Amino acid sequence: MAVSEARPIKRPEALPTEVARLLRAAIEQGQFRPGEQLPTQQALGDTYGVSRSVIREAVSLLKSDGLVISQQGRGQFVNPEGSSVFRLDADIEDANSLPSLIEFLVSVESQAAGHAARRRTTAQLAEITQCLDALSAAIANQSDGIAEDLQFHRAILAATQNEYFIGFGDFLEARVRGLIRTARMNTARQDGLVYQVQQEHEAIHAAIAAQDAEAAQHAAQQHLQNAAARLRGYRANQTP
Amino acid sequence: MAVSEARPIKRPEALPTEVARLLRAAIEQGQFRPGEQLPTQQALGDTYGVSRSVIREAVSLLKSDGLVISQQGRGQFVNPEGSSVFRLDADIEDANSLPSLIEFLVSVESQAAGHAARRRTTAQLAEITQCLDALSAAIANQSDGIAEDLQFHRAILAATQNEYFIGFGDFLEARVRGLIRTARMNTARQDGLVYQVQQEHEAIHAAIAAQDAEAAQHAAQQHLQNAAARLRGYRANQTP
DNA sequence: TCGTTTGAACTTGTATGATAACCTGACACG
DNA sequence: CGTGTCAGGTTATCATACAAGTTCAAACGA
Repeated sequence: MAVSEARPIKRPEALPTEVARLLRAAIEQGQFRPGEQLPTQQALGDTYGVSRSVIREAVSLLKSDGLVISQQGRGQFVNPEGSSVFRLDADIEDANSLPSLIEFLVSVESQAAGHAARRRTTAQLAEITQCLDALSAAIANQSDGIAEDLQFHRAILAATQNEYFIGFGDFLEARVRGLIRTARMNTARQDGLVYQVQQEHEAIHAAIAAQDAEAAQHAAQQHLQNAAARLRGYRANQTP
Repeated sequence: MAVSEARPIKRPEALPTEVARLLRAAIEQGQFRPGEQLPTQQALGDTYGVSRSVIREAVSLLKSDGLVISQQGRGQFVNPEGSSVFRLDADIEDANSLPSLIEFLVSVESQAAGHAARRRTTAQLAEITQCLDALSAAIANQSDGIAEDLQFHRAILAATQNEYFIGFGDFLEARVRGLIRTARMNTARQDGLVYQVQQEHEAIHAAIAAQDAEAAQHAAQQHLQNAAARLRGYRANQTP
């Protein structure tokens, strides 16, 4: 067996990241209250024993998370509104959190399918239909159809006409679907699995075409749960 | 009427933010391909006409978004995996995106209620029950019950035993629910509205207690949609 | 007394140069 | 051919200086 675990070694965190972690912890533990002024960059540099540049980068990270606000000439403050951005770093590798992530993905996307069925324009339906056809063609051509599959799901998300579904689903798709696809390719290309998958796609499409939100939601949920099950089956075989 | 809109004036973006914006745009437009090496910090500083400090902070932001990877001694590269973090800055003030945000919130939380019903332990049910009782007590005491309301929904999220639902729901709760609550307080404290809300809460609780996922999902959806409707009604009156 | 102005002191933002840590590739050496 | 060494380039960090903005109180004038 080859050494497939030849991943780059994990480096120690850079200083600004580390300082940002400490500062964030201090804020979340209430060491600095919302709206309160933080120590000056100079002072922080002294307490942590690093230069002001490092402090600046660390604070800059917290600012981008909306946790801290700074004003030239005044100082730096804990955002009284609380963090205004949600940050999700999906660690696909972590086998423990993967089931939860997939469950979340299924929930969001099945709801999206429901909204899409309710709200899709005829143009959007045509778009989805076209994607489905492209997917069929890809299957007939023995190609992997990965790009087409992604496009199909994207088209459904677009039909929700909700920027949050589009953005969030897009992200989860990109992160999780890669896993599912490789699983599908490696398990069984020949034994009709692709046709089953395509049938699931067609069920979703039909429901959206009929503007049947309940059915669309259900079909999407079924499809994604099946995909997750296929992934689990593949993984179980890989790491005995 | 008081000047309640005493928000700090909008300043022009700081340099690092601006540079980060440009760099991100350049990457997303394919000007730098995934895996490709970016120009050196020195070179970037020259092209944008800013100092290396500014470039460093800008790149640091992109790094925290997982869009760029930098290695000491080697250079900076566009992350070939694509961005690994999802970033959502919910702009509550933007009236255009608010309906979409609420729809998203409803979708996620109603699904969460379903999972909670399916999976809650007896201890978690007890927790939820306790929150509901506390809410009743708050209503009887003429207190606003905001804290209790938040706790109630938090307890439901916790019962999903899914970190993503907990984290994401928590975030959306914190951002959106504030709006809904103020609306509720300002519209009608006397005309039995609080009792209707409490009945909706009780419906959710009952379904979770009965481990009826469908009913829980439905009750939560109903409750949140009603809340959104109440918010709309309030807003319509405010800004004629 | 009251309001205004002025300026010093402080804070964040930016620029600059230097040094340390690290990587790469070429070259000499065995 | 394999190996060690070294020069050059790159990022990481530090130190310092100055620019830009804020605060606050004292000085000033009516």
